[in-house]
Amino acid sequence: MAFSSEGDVPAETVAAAVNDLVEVQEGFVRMRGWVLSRDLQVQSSSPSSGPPCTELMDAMMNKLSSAISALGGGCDVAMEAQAAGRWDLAAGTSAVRQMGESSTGRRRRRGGGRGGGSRSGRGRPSNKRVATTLEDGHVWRKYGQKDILNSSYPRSYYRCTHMLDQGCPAKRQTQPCQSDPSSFDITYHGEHTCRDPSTIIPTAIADVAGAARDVGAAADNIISFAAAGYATGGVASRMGREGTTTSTATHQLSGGGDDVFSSSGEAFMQWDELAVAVVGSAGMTSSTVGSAPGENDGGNGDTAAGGGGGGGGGEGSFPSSPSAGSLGFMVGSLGTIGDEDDSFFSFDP
DNA sequence: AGCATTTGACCTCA
DNA sequence: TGAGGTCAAATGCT
Repeated sequence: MAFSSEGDVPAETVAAAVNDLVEVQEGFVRMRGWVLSRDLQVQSSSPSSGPPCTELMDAMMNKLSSAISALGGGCDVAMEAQAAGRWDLAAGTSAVRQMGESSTGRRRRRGGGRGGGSRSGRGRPSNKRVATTLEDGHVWRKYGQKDILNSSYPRSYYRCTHMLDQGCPAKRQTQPCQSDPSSFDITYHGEHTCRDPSTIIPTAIADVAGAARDVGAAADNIISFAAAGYATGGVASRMGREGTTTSTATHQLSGGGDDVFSSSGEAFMQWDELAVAVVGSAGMTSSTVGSAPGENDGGNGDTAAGGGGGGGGGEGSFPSSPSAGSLGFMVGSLGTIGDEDDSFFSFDP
């Protein structure tokens, strides 16, 4: 990440970097809590394996803090992220306070044709951010795309897949950053209300959630775990549908733990690998994940899932795969905090 | 056949 | 009046 003091790096790029760093930092806080709660300290703090992993993590967090401070924040979005230390994580809680209520209450007159529009969120505060990936743990369905004036890239419009079955009002707009098309300006409107209480929360996930909750108590930079509850709901929903068992997720989570928390100093890599492994085995077919541009968005990368003009099955961000859902939550626990936020760790290629 | 995406039309608000 | 947001028919993939 090369950034100079001359300011020759696009503000948005810096913003994205800061954003990522903040997320990584938050992820570390959570990891630390998880480690503590699971007694992983014991494993990694043996005399021969170096300092306790929590110490390593503390040191790493300090480095991150320094880096974030050095960057001083890029654009407004990044600044907001840094200041808030969280994104709209808690569904239905204060974390989403900024979101504008999508004004979908209208029933525009039928008749003559399609469309028309109430401008949900227009003029109202919305939750905006810059992310390198469109994946945010939620399943979105694209319902429109529009070329925006003075913008090189089209804006894509998404609504929560559960809008119809659960009346979830969440919506989001994505648009490649002008200066850095690989990053996206994502604006959320409305909060997720979708969930499926009928499913069971994987124990491992619950554990992680609990751990993170503990961390949250110690670090006010952490998101409320109401989000976890929400995310779990989503996961549950998918799991219920696909009949996936929680064993896979649980197993992988614990299996990867050793590597992840080793003091080898390759934690990041390991985390990445773990995530990838989980994703892979989870059968994730996401489209948003990875933010691979593609489709006609002109590099928008939005959803690509189903593929092309149709896509049977494919979904916006996450497939309706149970495991994927689990993954979504796991990543959420380890790196993502449900709701509209993005993962702490982006798994972009 | 079912479903998600595409895309042009239509509507609302500033 | 036009930019932005949404609808829904058309399209195409699984």
